[in-house]
Amino acid sequence: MNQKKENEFLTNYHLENYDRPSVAADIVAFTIKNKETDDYRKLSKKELSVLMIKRNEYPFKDYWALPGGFARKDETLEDTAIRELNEEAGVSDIALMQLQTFSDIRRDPRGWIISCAYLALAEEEQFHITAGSDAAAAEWFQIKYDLIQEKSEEIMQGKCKVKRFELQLMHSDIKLEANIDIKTYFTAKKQRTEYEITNIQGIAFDHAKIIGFAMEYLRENLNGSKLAFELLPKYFTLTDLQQVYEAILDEELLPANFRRKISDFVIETDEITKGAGHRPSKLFKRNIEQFN
DNA sequence: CTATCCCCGGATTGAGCCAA
DNA sequence: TTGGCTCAATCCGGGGATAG
Repeated sequence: MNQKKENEFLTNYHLENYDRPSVAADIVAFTIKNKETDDYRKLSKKELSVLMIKRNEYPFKDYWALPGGFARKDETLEDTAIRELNEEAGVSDIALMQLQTFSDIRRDPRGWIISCAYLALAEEEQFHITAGSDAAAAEWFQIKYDLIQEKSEEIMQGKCKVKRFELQLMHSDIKLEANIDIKTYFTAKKQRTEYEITNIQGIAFDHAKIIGFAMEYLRENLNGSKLAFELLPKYFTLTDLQQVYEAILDEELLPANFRRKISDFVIETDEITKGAGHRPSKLFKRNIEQFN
């Protein structure tokens, strides 16, 4: 390499001569909320919930959005995500993993803004939600994500499958909604998937799409991964684990099958639950070596 | 008041059927 | 053969009811 020419090139290179996007990080934080029942003998119900913040500035003032914000010059996007989670929801010390980049042309009305979405999974207590300084409120919304329509149509060189999902986010009286069409185009050589929001109420930006993507990711990668375990304490019962699966998949599973299927991923301990109004259950821990 | 029994709601497991 | 499922049996802790 010719160092002199390299330096000369860099001196004359002006980044500002080119169009550049702003870059942001958004966080999809999920947890399992336990809803107690009035009968002490019954188990609490588990609900999958997503963290939303109420915006206190324009655009989308008073709408609900995922926590997130712009990257600063001196930080990585992961740093941005961690900082925004803290500034907007008072959350710290949570593990994040990168989910996907969202770069639709008009995803943000302010202009060319690319967002990198991060996924955070943890027990509710680990989050310590408080409305941070940069948001009017931070709340857990119970999430429902149901397939409501499925069709397949012929296109020029193949076919297109469209799945319409209804996303509902609920927190006390507040209900946010969106329909998300997931279109998968199958042509001879490749397959391509697009997400499209067809109907939206109360959710800022393209965040309904990001939540939909995160739900798809969770459901597709649940089996054989540690995802479900991140939402549980170190020691848990198999029923707890099954209920987490059911909350994510929105589907009832059969205990006998479930136990057989996940048996390699858990290790039995000598501990049992106490104080429940029924037979005590064994506690298990995750078998880390088995995960992909 | 105390010892028991029974029921509720669950946990766990084995046998066996069926379809791919 | 494998996985998905159903069914039935058995085990258990806690509360209410009951007999002593």
